[in-house]
Amino acid sequence: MERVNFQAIEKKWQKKFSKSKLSNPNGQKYYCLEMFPYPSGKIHMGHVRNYTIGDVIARFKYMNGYNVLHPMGWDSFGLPAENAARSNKLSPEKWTKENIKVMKSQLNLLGLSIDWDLEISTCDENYYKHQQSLFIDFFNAGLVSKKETYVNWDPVEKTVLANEQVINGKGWRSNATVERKKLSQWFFNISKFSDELLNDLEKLSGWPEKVKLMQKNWIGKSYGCEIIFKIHDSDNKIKIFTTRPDTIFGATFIALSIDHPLSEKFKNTSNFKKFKQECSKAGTTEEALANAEKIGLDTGLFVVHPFIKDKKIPIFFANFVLMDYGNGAIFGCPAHDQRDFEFAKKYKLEIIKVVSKKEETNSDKTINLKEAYVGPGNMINSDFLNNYNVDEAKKIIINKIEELKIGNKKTLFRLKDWGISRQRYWGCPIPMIYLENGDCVPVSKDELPIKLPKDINLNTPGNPLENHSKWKKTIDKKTGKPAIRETDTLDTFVDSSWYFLRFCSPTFKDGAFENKKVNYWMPVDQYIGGIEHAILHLLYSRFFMKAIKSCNNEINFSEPFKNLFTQGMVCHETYKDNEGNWLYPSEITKDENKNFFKKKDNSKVTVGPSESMSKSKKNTVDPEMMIKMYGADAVRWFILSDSPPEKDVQWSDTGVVAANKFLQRIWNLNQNIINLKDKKDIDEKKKKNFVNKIDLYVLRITELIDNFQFNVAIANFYEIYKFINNSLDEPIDKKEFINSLEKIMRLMLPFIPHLASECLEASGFKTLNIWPKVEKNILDDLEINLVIQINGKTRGVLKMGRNVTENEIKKAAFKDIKIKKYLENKEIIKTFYVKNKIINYIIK
RNA sequence: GGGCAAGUGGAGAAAUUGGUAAACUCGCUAGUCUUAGGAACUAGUGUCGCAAGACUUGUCGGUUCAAGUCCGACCUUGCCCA
Repeated sequence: MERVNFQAIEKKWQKKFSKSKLSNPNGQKYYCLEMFPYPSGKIHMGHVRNYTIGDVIARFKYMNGYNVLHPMGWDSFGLPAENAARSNKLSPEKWTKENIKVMKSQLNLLGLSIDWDLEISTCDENYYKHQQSLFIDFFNAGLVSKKETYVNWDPVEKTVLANEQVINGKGWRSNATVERKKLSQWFFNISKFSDELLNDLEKLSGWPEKVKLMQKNWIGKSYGCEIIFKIHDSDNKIKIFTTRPDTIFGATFIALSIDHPLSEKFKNTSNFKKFKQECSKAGTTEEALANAEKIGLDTGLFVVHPFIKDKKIPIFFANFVLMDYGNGAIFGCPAHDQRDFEFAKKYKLEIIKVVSKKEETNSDKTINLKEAYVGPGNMINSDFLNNYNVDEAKKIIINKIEELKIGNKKTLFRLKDWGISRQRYWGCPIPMIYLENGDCVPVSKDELPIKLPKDINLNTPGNPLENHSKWKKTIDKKTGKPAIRETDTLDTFVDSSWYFLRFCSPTFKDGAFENKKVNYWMPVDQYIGGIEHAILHLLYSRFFMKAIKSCNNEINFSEPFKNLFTQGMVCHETYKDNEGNWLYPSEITKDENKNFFKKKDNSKVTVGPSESMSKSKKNTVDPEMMIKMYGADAVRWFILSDSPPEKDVQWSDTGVVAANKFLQRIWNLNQNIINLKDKKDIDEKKKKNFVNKIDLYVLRITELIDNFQFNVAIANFYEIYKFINNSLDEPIDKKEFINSLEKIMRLMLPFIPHLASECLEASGFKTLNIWPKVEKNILDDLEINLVIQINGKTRGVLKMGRNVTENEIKKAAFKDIKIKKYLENKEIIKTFYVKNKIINYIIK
């Protein structure tokens, strides 16, 4: 049998794919979108998986008559370009553009059905021009503000670091100790939409529950109230926030953030300085604080308890209270909050139990607590709250607090405003200018885009735009007076928060998008990407949609992604040589005893666990290499075949070899059928059974693709292959084999577009992109396997027609030698019959 | 600490959603063909057992004619949040 030249077939069909679009003008619209890549250099297996899944869906929908939009672009601003520019002496722009060129050609090797006419790149001024315009719209709508905030400041690089660039409290490049510095930064007021972002999650029935839950937790709505405490012997007051006002009678201390305004009084004392330093040691992230030991500093001051006469409560600074949650102040109720409990133990503070478990006896109530009790129960030791349950007590106390005007009911969100300022070069310039009078205003829209300068020096510390000699100096168009440009650029998450809109009209000049086009194509019918974007990217995009809608009343939808699919990662074993260096899979060989060796010097290699492919561990496999060796169809086939797409998949070389072999067999089958001789004695019954079985597979695979069960679909293709191959000698006419082959190749086309197209063409089919149609009532003709159980144990399987009666089954059962022996001379007490599935006889 | 997933052969997995557990692929074993095999094909492959058969989906219990699937408790792993 001739061997298939996959490379030649793929080249031929890729040429055709590049000219065709998935457009069915009369069909229902279907917007299929995969998360666009950052152009880091070469595509990796994660991309292959992501874009193959998307391609299967896009082609599948197209073949089913949908009018499909399937675009691709580049998330091309970002820090790696600046880093590469430094080490390679290549401008970020040039580096990025070259990477895009390489990656685009690699994506084309996969045979994707992408409409490249829609290609966009976020670093393109024709893209970021509109982003600046959106920024100005948001600014004018009051959705942008400038606020002082703490940032990670690298004193050597003179730049702000992202959280992930701070490693063990040090700058990732400079290794200098990172400082907390207060800087004025731009923010999108995403928190204005907190409620909407939370409530609209309910509309997203096509999203994984997991992702919705993560967003819900991230938004973190909590109900509680603010309470104002008067400081003893002073006119000053402290406003705290709590979600447990019911436990107010158990309050035994007040804890303040070190950044609380009250710290002003103490900031020059040595105690406070020492304490502050100690706090910063542990880090500033919420997680670090949670794991760190709870420490505090007694201020010597007291507040007056609002409900207990003459009761004074000490005030502490504490490391576990954050300034940006609530008001940077809480009251501590050690008996009913674990953190407060640990704190109270450490500083020997009073612990008063105010909630009692329902089943507790009176004596239980006085026993010393070993840990905080946070569950439900009834109030004790709480004056007018006594005997109410926690929920009732909350309502009563909040009313009381409001009545006494010492506080308010309050809903708090964990979600904070989105800091979008970055002191970097390779990002979208923020279109704001500072006037001589101190005002900060947007540039006029006709000046857009505010372009990045090309002559920059990336090798001096600090923000390259700030350091640029001329760029920031400009003239305010309205007054004609000199002004200074904002030198911050936008967080690259902004770039990816609206690109899906731009794809609907990528060359539109008069705005970010054409309303009509966007209203037609949006929302995205299927969005596909990694789970790592479950929170930020998806939340920001949802915010953008709501913000845009609030500035543009012609938009008729408010959620960008109707259905979301999050695919798992691609994993591979890790390898280390005997010096502990990571090795690429391509650097090692295996002997017949499964020992691994370094190719270079035959030294032994240690095999580590399979982990998500990453450059740092070198457990990567180059997709382009794999495509060259086994063909794009085999790579696509394998990456979908081994695991459900939402779970991690292990890359395996033997797996892709198997895929390659199978595709070769598919080709052989195709040739064998074409060369089949006409048969004379046709068995109509066998023929019908054959056709029905193929049709059943058509139904099954259609459903599997709809449910994203690609791995199961592929297992079915292996079965089909076996079934057809074993039927070739049966008395069934050639025509039926050709028909079945046509159906199967069409089913396979979304997975292996090159080979399936080639096979279809070789069998004489001109129109390729039509999904096979099957009458659903074929099921009625199909024989079924009826399971016979006796006392719940399976004793046999009978092949029977559909919808047989209990009596018919019984007759058949008594004829079956294996089953008969269990039933003979026994009394059947009861029968459970599930039509077309199973019958269970209970015997005595 | 809280929340959410998941746990099935040597490996990846499947199970029509409560109805034959282990489809399909890898690996392994044996065989055929071949100068050769990282080729092709055939057969076998959960455990115990010669067999009949019995047992088997992290552990223990429960519901049911029937449980991988539902309920309860526990153990382990992963993710998110603290």
